[in-house]
Amino acid sequence: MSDKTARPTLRTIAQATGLGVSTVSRALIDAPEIGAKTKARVRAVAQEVGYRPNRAGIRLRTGRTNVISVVLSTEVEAFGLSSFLVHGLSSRLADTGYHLVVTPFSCGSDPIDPIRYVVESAAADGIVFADTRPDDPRARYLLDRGFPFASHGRTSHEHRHPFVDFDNRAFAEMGVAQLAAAGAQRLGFVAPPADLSYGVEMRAGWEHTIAHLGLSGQAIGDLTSADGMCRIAERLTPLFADGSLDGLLCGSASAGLAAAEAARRAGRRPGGDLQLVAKEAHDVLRWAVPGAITYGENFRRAGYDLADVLLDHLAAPDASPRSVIEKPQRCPLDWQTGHVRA
Amino acid sequence: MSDKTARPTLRTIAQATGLGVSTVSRALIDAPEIGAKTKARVRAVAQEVGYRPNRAGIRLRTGRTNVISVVLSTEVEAFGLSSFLVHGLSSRLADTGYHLVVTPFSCGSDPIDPIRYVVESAAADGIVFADTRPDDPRARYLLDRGFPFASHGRTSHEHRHPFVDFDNRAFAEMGVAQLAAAGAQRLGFVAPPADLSYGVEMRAGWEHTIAHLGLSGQAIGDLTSADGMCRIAERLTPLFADGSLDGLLCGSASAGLAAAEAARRAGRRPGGDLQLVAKEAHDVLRWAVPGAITYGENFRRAGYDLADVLLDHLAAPDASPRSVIEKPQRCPLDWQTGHVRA
DNA sequence: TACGCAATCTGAAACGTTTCAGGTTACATC
DNA sequence: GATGTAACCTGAAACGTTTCAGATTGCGTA
Repeated sequence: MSDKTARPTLRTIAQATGLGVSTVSRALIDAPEIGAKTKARVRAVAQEVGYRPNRAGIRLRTGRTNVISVVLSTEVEAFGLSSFLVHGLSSRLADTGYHLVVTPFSCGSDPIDPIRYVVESAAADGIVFADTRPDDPRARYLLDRGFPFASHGRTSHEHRHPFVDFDNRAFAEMGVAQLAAAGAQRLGFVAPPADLSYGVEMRAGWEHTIAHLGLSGQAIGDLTSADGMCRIAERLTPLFADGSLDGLLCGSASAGLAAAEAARRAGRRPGGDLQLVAKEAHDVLRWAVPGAITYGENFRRAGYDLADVLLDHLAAPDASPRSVIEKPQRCPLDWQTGHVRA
Repeated sequence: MSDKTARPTLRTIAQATGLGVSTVSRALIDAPEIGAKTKARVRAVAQEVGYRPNRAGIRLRTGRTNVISVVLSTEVEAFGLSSFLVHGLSSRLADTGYHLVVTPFSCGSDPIDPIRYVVESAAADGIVFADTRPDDPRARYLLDRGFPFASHGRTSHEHRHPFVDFDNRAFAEMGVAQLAAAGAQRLGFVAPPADLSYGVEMRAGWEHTIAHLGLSGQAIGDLTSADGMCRIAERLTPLFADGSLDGLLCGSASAGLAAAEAARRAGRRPGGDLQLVAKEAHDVLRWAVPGAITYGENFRRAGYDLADVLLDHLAAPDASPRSVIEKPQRCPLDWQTGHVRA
């Protein structure tokens, strides 16, 4: 009667044990009204026949999808940072029964479209997105309908939803202090986009510390994307050459690379007559620009934490949402000491 | 009667139009036995009420999941290449109704485990995986049970399944020829792992061209992972310093970075008294090592193509599977010319 | 003996979809 | 007027799960 090719279901186990389907279901869920012996027997048979619950059945019945959706821009970002985010997310989700689905959105369209799609088609139990703005429409939309999510980056509603962020303000503060300590007098800042939360934070840290230490500093603009690297290098070269800048805070690793190229062209040596501070999200910069002072931002950890705070929120929707803010950690100057991060 | 908060279903449309549920279903699928007028009416109402088919219902009924699963190692790979793969996959899948789920596997465990999980729990209609070996157990497993998949990298069964690959053999051949043309006499090769298909291919290209051009060449080992960068640099430095190597073929971007560091320490200048050839999968190398000769491997495109060949295979399982082999493309030497790739 | 009660177990219904086997028209043909 | 047939539509069943409202048993107690 039982087909060799058919997947085992609750009914398979029920027939094998002589129990009812609902009993088997309750037993596998470890419900209190099922006897210990029965549970053991059911579990044994389930194991033996290789039972795997049918997600579609569960999903249809309960409405829960057991899916977390991460919404990513399909644009080619400079260094593939979202890879680390995705890895971190999936490593946290690995043994939870949750699947991770990647929902893309193309830059041309409204970033809220994929979010709306997930919500309207109930495609996931929770959403993760990145690159927040202070007043983020996606966060507003999701908060309005009470749909669980976690953001990479803070928002002005950050107390109402879980989020994970790197402390970009502290990074800028520490970076400027570092530059000053290394003897730089005339500081520059390749600033990240001013409309994104992390840009706002980093600027605040920069401005505060510049003022606090009584230094002179000039911001160089918004050009931290790969497309802007040539422009950044061109912009910086004369400033390095004529000495109007002897220290630079870079808002991203790509800005750091561009600055290194400018230094090369201007005949300056990072770590010598020019001080460079940059964030780095992988080990490239340490190799590519030996004299640079770098702080690690761990995107993989961020992904892990995003999944973690989101799972907490799903388990206890009424508890006040948890958030994680990663403090900047100084990477060793000398590449030979190897990796800083796990 | 109709609840404002409830999602519209086929029944909602059936009641609104006065038709039967099955008629509505057939109409939306554009079945031939439904009249044109009825179809139009159904579609209009569906649109109006914001109907979205319930994936769980479809999946339960049909057994099709409308999911493609990409199986990724959770290890931190040097430069986040899988990000590009994922982006490419999801951009191809965007308007197809397929969702992309990321299934991780930790390096400690058997790489076939997540594959087995997907197959046994019928979690997807097709699988994508990478880093193939010539006789790949995952490919064998999937072929044995007739489960559709596409691999990034060739296998010894490559005529029996769709795959996408970069022509690593051609890369090595072109690279060695380039090195020779640039005047290098004593060539070295930082070789990728010999057990992976791309390593085998690249080695074959290297050996063939070395022999064909009558050059002397030495392979430096398997050390292309981020962990090995320090070791590669240490190994190369004396060889560069004493001139026993004046040209180097690098199997990866990270090997290229390590070689650049070794060149720095040995007082050699890439593009001058030392020739460097490397693959690069993003723009880092061009910035980090100005004098290097690089060939672009487009992982984003590879992801797109992987989804493409897999979709074809799903649509016509009996047709002979399609594959795509990307030819190496020389990146412009001068970074100022900007991007080569789309 | 009858009763109450806790401990276990059970069948039926429902989630939303597609498929199957028919049912109802309208209309042309005999 | 009866019959055949094409065109269009329909209800019931099924996919695998959980939940709900009981059913059955065993057992201690009145």
